[in-house]
Amino acid sequence: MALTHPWEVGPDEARAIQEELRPRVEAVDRLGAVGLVAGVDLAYPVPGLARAAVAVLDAETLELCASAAAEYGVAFPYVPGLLSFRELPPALAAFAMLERLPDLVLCDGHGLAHPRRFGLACHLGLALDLPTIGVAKTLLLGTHGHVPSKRGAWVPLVDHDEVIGAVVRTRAGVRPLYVSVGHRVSLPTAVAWTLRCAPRFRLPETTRAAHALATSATRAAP
DNA sequence: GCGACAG
DNA sequence: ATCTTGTCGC
Repeated sequence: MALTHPWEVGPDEARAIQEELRPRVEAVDRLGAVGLVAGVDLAYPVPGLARAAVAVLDAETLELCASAAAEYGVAFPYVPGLLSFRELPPALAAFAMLERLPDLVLCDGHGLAHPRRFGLACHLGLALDLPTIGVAKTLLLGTHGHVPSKRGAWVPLVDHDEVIGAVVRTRAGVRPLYVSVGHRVSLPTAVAWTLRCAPRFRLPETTRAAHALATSATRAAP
């Protein structure tokens, strides 16, 4: 129930649901061969409306294989720490339109690098029962040392002596990315896939493709 | 009490 | 996220 219908709840209940689902997150590798990697992103064309897009790419070539988009009325405000309750409904609607699910999903936001260790990537991973990785552009929680400016370099993201993620340099001389476990992947694997999906730009191709789809005025592809 | 705070 | 112009750099 709480897994597939995270909406229509208030902030307090939302936090309770996170505490309840948190134990189900698997921070170890439990993924098969990854042939398809997907990216999810949301856009808000007009206040009150959300458009979610999923871009499925060939894990080898990073070419777009399939995509889906869905519009959904915003039913939850943006509250730091409760992002999944706002973005999961639209995202799940988009995933439901895919003919075939991907083998791995890179999310726009954190996974375990969250105050209650249950960010958007964890919630989506549990809801779809798919391996997911949290790839955020800015920090929500934790501290870290300097990240060498060379592409591929990374340092652990720590919160209260606990490693909750990694700060990864996907491109030399550019702000790093905050990577954390979503579900069914280990941190090293999460970092490896993030780098593999971002061979040229700061953001992974999966995220870039999903962002382009969510932003475009076009509806579901024919 | 005063900031900080994914998208 | 979204609203916004020019500007520096590959």
